[in-house]
Amino acid sequence: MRSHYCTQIDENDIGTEVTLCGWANSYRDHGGVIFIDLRDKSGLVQLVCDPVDSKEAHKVANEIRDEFVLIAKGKVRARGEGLENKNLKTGKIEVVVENLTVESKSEPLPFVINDPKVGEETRLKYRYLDLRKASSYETFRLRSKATIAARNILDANGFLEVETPILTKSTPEGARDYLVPSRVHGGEFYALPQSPQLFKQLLMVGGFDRYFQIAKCFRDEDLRADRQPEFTQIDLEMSFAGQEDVIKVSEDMLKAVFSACGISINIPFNRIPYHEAMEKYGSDKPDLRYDLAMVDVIDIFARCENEIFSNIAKNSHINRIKALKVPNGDNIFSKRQMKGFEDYVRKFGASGLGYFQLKEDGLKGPLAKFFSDADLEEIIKATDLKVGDVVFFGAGEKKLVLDYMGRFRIYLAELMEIIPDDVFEFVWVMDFPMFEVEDGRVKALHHPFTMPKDLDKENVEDIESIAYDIVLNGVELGGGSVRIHKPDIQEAVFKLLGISDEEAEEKFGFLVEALKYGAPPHAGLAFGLDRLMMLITKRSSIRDVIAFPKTQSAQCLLTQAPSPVANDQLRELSIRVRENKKA
RNA sequence: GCGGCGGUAGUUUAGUUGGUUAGAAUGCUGGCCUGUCACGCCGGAGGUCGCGAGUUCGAGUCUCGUCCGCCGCGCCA
Repeated sequence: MRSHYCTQIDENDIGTEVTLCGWANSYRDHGGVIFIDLRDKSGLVQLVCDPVDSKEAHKVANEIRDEFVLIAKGKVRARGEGLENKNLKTGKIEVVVENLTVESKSEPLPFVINDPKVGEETRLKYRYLDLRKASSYETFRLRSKATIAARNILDANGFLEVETPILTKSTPEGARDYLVPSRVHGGEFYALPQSPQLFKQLLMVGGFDRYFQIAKCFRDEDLRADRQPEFTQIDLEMSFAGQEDVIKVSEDMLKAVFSACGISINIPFNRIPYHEAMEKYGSDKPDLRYDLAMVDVIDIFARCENEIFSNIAKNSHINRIKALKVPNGDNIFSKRQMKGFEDYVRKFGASGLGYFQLKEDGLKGPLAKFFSDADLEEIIKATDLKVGDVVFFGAGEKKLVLDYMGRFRIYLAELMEIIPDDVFEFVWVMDFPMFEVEDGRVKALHHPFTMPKDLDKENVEDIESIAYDIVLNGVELGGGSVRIHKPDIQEAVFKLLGISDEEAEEKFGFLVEALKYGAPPHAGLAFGLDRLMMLITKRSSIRDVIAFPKTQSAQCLLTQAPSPVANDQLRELSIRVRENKKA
């Protein structure tokens, strides 16, 4: 239909006959001449409808309103002296319309496209209108470029793109499943995959050697700004490969993806062991765009005269006393703010938050009287304090202290606005523990198919795994591991997880059996594509990079899904709804 | 499941101590206008104050419940 996109024409096309298609972005009727800004995916160009040029076109133009769909034929003309619009890419020219067709009319819109003040709720209800704005198009253009770049580089590296089932087996070990009732097998259910994990391992057993997939995954858990119930992973797996092979491929892929989005990044990325990340930053996904690392001061506190602290310090295996230095904090924060910090950490289970300020005449603060002068000096040395600095202390059970001090670190960085927003700080977090014990229950930190380094440790929590996460600016971008390819190790891990033989057989029997028929050593990784695009496009919400996202209560404002279904439909599926809360 | 914030014309919002006809901008609409580009000028329409109950002579305003949206906690092998 069209000869050009709106912004494809410029001064070189003056005198050329063009046909343009798009939407009326705005119209300005001067009684005689009518101006229309025509918009397509490329941008805007001004149409001029003058009765002198075409009475017919001017008559049609008279009826046009915002967002009518138009096909305009006309000649490109230079704008007169002083009539240029510098804000428009096509501001030096205009199209004199000779023939104008209204292809679709439009009701007045529920909101003005591109108005930054319009709330998200309204925009999501009419998502197709919100997508008309230039920034939306740019977001999804980049997303497309990114996935194509990922496909190309993985293809070039010998990876095979394979689709795995969307209707699959429920494995409620991890997140809650979305269930799909079976009509043919009344009372039985498929589940939507939380990830293609088991199938990609089976593809390795199948000899495909290298697999990838841009895979939709589903988890029925509560939403967050960076979490949707359905999301996309770039999922990959390699045979006869280990951690270093996966890391190399991943770094190459990320470099290609960022490059496709016009961003240059440096590889290889830094690495940090899990335990170091936890001890220094209180997080397994540390944001390393800023410092604020924690220092261990439990030895110094062991000698203090405050019983609370010295008692905590007695058991340095299960407890921690961490110092977090804030350079110049004494001059940045008011007394009132310092008090507020304690309230902040209390929300995460802290019983208090100690602090010292280094003044001209030494360390000051409520705790100072419990320490000898020598130990005060030790604190200054351990945390490398300068006059004007503040140092905060968290003390208590290890996991608790690391958690709330880690959150406090982020809270402070945001408050002080020291986080650069133009930096991409990647880090591999390495050597994750295999297990974690919660309320006496042993859980897999990654998943039960992760290769442990050594199962013969006395304490299961000391068993490490060959697992690695890729973290970007404090966001978990992806995670992977070397997988178990030997049935006896897999069975041993199930046993440690407290999964009985019968249960393991029922849930994962097909995997264990597959491992018995010659499984190659294999390893892989999965990236969260949505989060990746969120970071690349610098958005604060994952919804911005998903074409049709759901709200925090997992509803689609556009389609009103989920919604009740007719009884006939339920009967066919052998389902009876117990109660209808919403009716 | 829990905590915080919010819901008033189509949209973005103002609304004082509970008190006259809920105000503005923008959008919409009618008219005028041949060089605008957020066009301009004159006029007009448009409100279940999220919903339901309660207190009160009187509720947008106070109380309770409920729904929806956002942020977070739990949850997310």
